[in-house]
Amino acid sequence: MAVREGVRCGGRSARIQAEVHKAVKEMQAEAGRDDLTVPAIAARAGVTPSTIYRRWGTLAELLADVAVERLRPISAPADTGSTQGDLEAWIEQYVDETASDVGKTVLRDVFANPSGTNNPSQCCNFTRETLETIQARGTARGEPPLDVDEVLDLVVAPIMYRILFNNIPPSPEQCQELLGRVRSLGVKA
Amino acid sequence: MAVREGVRCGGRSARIQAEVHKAVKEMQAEAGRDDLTVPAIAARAGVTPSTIYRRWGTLAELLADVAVERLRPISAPADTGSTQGDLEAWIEQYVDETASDVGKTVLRDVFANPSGTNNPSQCCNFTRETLETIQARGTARGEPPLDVDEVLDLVVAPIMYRILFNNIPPSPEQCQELLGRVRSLGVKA
DNA sequence: TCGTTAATGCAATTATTTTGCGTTAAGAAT
DNA sequence: ATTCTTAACGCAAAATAATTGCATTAACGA
Repeated sequence: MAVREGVRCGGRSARIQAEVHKAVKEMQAEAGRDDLTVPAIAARAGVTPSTIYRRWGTLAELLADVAVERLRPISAPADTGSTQGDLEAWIEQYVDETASDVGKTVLRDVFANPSGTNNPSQCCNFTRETLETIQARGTARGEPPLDVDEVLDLVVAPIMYRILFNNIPPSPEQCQELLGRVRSLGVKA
Repeated sequence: MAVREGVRCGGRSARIQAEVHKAVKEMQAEAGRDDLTVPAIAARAGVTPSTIYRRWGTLAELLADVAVERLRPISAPADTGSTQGDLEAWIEQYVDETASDVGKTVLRDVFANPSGTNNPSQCCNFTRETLETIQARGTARGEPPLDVDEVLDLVVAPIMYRILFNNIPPSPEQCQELLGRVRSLGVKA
């Protein structure tokens, strides 16, 4: 990961990284593609395989790099006017994205990389940052402070567990029930 | 997975499967081994690589097969005389095993296999079965029925989330706190 | 005990990964 | 702007891994 922080990160290097990432995403979008190999990716990206091997080392590391990029939130969570509403809106999109085909592929790629033990923690940090944004908004409004760890334990973790292990995403009603357990939201719900 | 259920599952076939599994476990135990390749495994197991390719198809599938085998509980959870005690004892060992190096390797192998979408659900089933055993014991004792799904949501999911994403296993105190949230255990704790 | 054939071994073929070396171009210095 | 240094790339050869055809072995039913 963090390939962009090398010595030479602009111009051709950046262009190639973008091409390779694009190739990976396109090929993953083509359902039922079972030959996601480095040579195939290189061919689609218009690059020599050795370039990929030299920059990323392994297919697993390349996929993990792309995956973490895709997990990064593109925008701040919607501001609905209340912490409760912000959480509901965010969770709905979070479940949709994570339980989708690309979402599950991305998660798999993050975990599959043997070397990048820190990759999963990155995407956990994305979630935490989002929740902290919602929390900060709430406190600015004068709401009681949201306990981020509580939300992670009571809402995010069960959602992730069901998607990862049961392969069945929770329904909106179930999400609502999970949210109802968060005490720092107040008893009304 | 479920390689043992083929037409010819005894004798030489079983011996080879055992040898290959043993080789994988041994090589994974050797810390810092980064060349866990099919030819290397085959050599250690005294088998031709093509045998492994023919039986398992892919390194990822072989690793997932070994991993699921290792996730299967070897024995029923300890009987401490109370549901609360059973859960505490089981969780302690569950965290230890899952957060260990082999535990994390095993989890990674389960998720890394692109074809076996059902492998994760298998190890979730192991957990569920264990909890149902504890529940059945409790009801036989006349205790109020333990809500297995509640334990999965409130205890197992957060533990797994921390191990997978934070790479930090919960402390015994934190586990105790998680257990305290399970209402079907009764308010005393 | 025999016959059938699934599972394995071996070896040739094909694909992927690694590596040496010349070339290109990014970024620093002038 | 121009030059210099060298990181990053392309190409091709070499090494390694994955696939496949065919012969052999042995599991299991008859």
